[in-house]
Amino acid sequence: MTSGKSPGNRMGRGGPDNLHDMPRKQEIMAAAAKVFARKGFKGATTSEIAREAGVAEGTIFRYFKTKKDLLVDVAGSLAVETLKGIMSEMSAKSDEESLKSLIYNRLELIRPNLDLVKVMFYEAQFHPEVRQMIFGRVIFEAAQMLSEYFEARVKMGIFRDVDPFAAVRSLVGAVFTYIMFDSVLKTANPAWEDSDPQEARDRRNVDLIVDIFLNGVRATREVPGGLPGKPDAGGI
Amino acid sequence: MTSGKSPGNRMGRGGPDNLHDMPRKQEIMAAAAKVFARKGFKGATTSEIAREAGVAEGTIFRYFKTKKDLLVDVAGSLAVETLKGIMSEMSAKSDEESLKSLIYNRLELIRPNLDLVKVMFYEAQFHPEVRQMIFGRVIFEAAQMLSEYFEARVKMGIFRDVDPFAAVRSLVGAVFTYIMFDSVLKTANPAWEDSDPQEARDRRNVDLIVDIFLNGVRATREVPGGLPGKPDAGGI
DNA sequence: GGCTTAGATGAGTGAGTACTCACTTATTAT
DNA sequence: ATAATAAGTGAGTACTCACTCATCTAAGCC
Repeated sequence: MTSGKSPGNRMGRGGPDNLHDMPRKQEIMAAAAKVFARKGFKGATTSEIAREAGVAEGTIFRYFKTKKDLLVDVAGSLAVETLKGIMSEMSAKSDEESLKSLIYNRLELIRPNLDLVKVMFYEAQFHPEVRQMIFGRVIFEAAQMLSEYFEARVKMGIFRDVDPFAAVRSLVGAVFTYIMFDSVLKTANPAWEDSDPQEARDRRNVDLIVDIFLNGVRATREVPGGLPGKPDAGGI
Repeated sequence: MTSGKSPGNRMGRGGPDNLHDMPRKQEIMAAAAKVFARKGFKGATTSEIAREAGVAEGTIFRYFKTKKDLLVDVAGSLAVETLKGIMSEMSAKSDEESLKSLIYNRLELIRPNLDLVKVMFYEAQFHPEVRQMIFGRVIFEAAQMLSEYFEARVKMGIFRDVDPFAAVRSLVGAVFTYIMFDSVLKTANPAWEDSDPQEARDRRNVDLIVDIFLNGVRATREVPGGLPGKPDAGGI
């Protein structure tokens, strides 16, 4: 044996095998996720995935019937990951605070997987199973939850009585586009990161998005003037 | 010769050759656009593109050094197409009307090419040349133009003094996400189109997006109550 | 008509690719 | 120890695909 892992190694249940306690299937999925993110689904080769996972190519096919099955499983695990703990936000804080912190959290969760997310959205176009995972599961659930929040506010007379799903999509869309855009700008010009660090940029942009959204959607305006940070417009 | 076009056929400048006046290069690009939209870049084969264009596979490589060159050229032509006439909108009408009609038009322009647009956005991740075409050219120019419009309104005291680029992105993002979402829903459930035809759905959703955006961004609220179509919320 | 030449062709080529399978190696049970 | 089993391996297989090139076709010119 030149390299690789030993067979039959169910790593005796007790002491953590130090650095490789992840069952083989998980290791392969993690490796696949990395390679998919780098190269896309079609661009990824099973041989590269195997190398990344530190196993032989044949091993992949013990755990996944086809490369596509591997894609679907990775999509599923990403879906679960992304949805995890989304209900735990939205506490007693103000609308502004709740929304902002909800968005900050999702941002931090998604950003490390952004390339993979893009690949999954794209592949959803071609593979119904992936579409089901990403849209049927994650997006639909998230939209549902936010819509309910919105609807409750409408009943309380805080928000205007408009289609909750469409309204919420407008907010999510703004955030989504911000991340995508930001990632492209960063790719095109990595240096520029220093002058305006990620976190500050996120805060600034999310704040503005939430601010516009809430102002656009509230039945009455809270602060009639402007917004902190920038001075009010001059004239009139 | 079993099929195909004749060589040397520069089709004598005069009478339109009825149904095939497009120079060969354009024909190939049009065919490639179709196949890319259906299968993605990697999924498309040069043989299928040749079949679609009604030429031999070898002919493609007379006009494009590589398949990737073909992708870049198609991206370029899509970029030009999408940007065409974008300045001609924004007349003397109200903000609401200008924005709505601007968005309607872009929607009609993009929708037939939506699958291709998705492919290009995706491939931008992997090919800097495509990224340059799509983001550097189209998106940047469009954003620039909208930002200027926004900034002018700020100076007039109509809009609040916030970062114009970020604000505009929030509007564009909402629209963009609406189209993408709509296309996925349609793919997943094509039947549902009948009960709510495209145009009506577009109008409804765009109106709401613009309405939320303008309310969120205006220095003063125009109509303090609600919005036409749906009644005001009850309480308070 | 004969000559030249740009354009078009499609079988062929070589570099991959996803997936298989006969075999090796370790673990567990007896 | 020994047998039985499970896990892992990687060279091999059948196939696909972007790209090439020797050959063919027809238009333009005299």
